[in-house]
Amino acid sequence: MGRQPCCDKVGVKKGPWTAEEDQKLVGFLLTHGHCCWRVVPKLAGLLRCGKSCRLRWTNYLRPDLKRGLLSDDEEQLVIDLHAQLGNRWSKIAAQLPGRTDNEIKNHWNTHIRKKLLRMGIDPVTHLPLQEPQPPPPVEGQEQEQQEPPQLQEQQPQNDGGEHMMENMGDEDELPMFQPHEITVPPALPTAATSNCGSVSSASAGSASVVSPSYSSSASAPASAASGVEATEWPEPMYLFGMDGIMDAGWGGLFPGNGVGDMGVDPFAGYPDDGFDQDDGWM
DNA sequence: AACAAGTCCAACCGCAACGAC
DNA sequence: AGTCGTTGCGGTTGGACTTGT
Repeated sequence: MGRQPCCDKVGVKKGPWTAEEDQKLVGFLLTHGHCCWRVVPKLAGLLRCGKSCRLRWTNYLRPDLKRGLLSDDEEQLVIDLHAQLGNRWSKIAAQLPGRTDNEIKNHWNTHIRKKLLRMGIDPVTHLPLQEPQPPPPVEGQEQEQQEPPQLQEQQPQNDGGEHMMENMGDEDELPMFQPHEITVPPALPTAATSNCGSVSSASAGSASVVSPSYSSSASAPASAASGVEATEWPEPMYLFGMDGIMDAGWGGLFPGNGVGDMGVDPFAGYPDDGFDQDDGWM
């Protein structure tokens, strides 16, 4: 059965998003939410495929995103989580409020990976690179590294490695974040942030999926939480002027606030009490 | 100042998973 | 039970930007 392409290839714009497109998308999502991503671009007047819209929103436009480099604590947490979860970026992102899987993945590939290599640690196995690299694996015999080994017994050889793994033993002590624990920056529109500022979308869907028995290093919570406290609107919001959105009736988007009667809470799906990943924000 | 090399990250692609029918 | 449609996820890429020569 041929899969239907996510979008018609003709007449669909690709490449970097413009401020105008961002504005359209945010404006639409804020006023209507989305019934399904496939129709979002049509209704929003965008020549994009739904998938592209979802990605843009998830990775860049969501109001609850933190921007900027990962803090040391966050980085450490990513390393710890990667040791446990492997390349399950969405699961890892679920532990870092305000961070997206894409962002973490990028940071891993550009920073952490190299850092670990420099420290003599295999970024895949998180084990020390003791010997010279083995000859290239024979085809089809690539090491089955689907599940990274548990690291309880790891003994990194150098200081860096030691630092890298220093928190591994404390995992059980990490409290999981609950949406209600995350504070909202006072400067932001309360309604908006109370819905969408609570958990990242990546986290949104996956947070509840992550094994409850799993919790990550002890070093992370404070910083992660504080990071969320510092959550700011992504730049594009400013670029096209949040005032405009506000003026256009931001406050009215959230009936619960009693400020308006749009009838739809664009962030109703944001998981403050269980977001269904598959249904999205229907 | 100009060019090359390296780095970074937003965005795309394709597959898998899941729910609805 | 099987098919179809939608979304989520992870890998990869392209181009803008930065740094070095």
